[in-house]
Amino acid sequence: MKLEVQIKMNASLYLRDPEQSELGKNIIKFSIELIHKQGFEAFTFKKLAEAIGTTEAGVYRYFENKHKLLVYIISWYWGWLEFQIGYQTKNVTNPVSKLKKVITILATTVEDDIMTGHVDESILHQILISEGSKAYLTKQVNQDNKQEYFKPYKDLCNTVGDIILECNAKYKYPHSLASTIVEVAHLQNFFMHNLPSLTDFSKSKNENQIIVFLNDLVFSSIEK
Amino acid sequence: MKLEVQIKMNASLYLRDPEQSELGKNIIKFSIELIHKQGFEAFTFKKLAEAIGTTEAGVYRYFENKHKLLVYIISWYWGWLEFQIGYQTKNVTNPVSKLKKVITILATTVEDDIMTGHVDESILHQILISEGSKAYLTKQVNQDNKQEYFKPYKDLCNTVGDIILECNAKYKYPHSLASTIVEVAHLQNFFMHNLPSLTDFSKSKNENQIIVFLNDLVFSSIEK
DNA sequence: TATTTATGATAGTAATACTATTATTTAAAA
DNA sequence: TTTTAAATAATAGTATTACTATCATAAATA
Repeated sequence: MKLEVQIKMNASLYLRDPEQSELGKNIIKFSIELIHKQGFEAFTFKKLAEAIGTTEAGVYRYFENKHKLLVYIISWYWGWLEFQIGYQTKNVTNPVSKLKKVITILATTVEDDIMTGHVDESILHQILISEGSKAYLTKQVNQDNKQEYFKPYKDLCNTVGDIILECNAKYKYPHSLASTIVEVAHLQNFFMHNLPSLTDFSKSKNENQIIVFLNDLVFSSIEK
Repeated sequence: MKLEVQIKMNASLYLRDPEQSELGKNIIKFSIELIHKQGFEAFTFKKLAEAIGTTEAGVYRYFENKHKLLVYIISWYWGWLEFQIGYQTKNVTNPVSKLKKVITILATTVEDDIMTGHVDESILHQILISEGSKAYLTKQVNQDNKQEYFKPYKDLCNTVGDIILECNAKYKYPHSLASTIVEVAHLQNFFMHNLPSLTDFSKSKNENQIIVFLNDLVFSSIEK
């Protein structure tokens, strides 16, 4: 028996559960590929259908529109990251080490996880960096939020916030610092590769520098 | 004579300079209104033309596409912010006070500046929060960057970076910290209003709290 | 007054974002 | 094993978007 990590998804994101069929899994697999290659704006259900070898209508049976598909994919990754954090910090008792580990996970391009067959996590990480904020930077953010579309993201930030409080129970902004860590990890990565003068890592383009920067930023604040 | 602040814009953003005609000024004015009301995704040149009382073709004579128009609007605001920072910190000699002032400017909804006739800065601030990152989170970011579309943004970050170094010449990440301040100021504002559990300001929804958070974050790091 | 230039009005095209219909295949239930 | 239901493929069609092109007219300039 092959071990599989199953991320439980919000059922109102899809019309038919993509995990339950070959076509569904292909929709996820190829949309990740296409969004990564062409960017979310240029991504269409028609192109996706062609890539899979099905028809547009076929895709529409699974997802109402490309926005929900994006939210699905991104939610999946937040869920997977949450699992990674839980798994990789399981035996870490020192909260400072734990938080450092979390920052490393958030800021590092992961290797493809063999436990999730049809998904390439390293590409998902790239998508999160470039397209992640488009999931919530919309006019429907409040409706989407009511439908719990951002729960995996909020859960993850909450987990990070709790670890921050473990480091310093008196720190006043655990939630804001948590969301800042997550977002800045991605933003600095994007800037490093695309608008390098907005970072101090333009020469090396090394992700580890983002980790060092974030560690400095975070622990200066909470250990003050 | 009425005093007017003129922000010099990158000419390759437009086909015809919108500052030079009534129609052009209306394109800017109404696109700000429409993007704010409907969001960038739902914003079209047809709707814009209808709002102005001109035709689609009329708008296309000024801007190639809505992406360039968005970049134009956002660049204008970065330019205006840079001017504000220069103006409001002119006589501030203490770099710490200067940086605090800058953080306040970045994190606060400005009042409509009477010096810029057809532009409402408080709405622009909202657009920056919700749509700002869409200007660079695209597949064409490298081309756009080569055309200097992001120069006003980079200049502003540079200014902030310089002030950081004035505070502490030995601080290692002035560029990254500068872009972090700018982005986090907007992100925390968006979260506070739309995904409040990602912040610690959900009760008050008061922008001043973002300032306090950022001051704490920034000065812990650079005064360490 | 002649001429350039900006605008308005209208038309048209390819692509996008869907919905609907019917036939066919596949899988589950009887 | 047959019946039946469910999923998919194939095709068509619509409204909207993102443009381009053409021509007439009004306003500004030479």
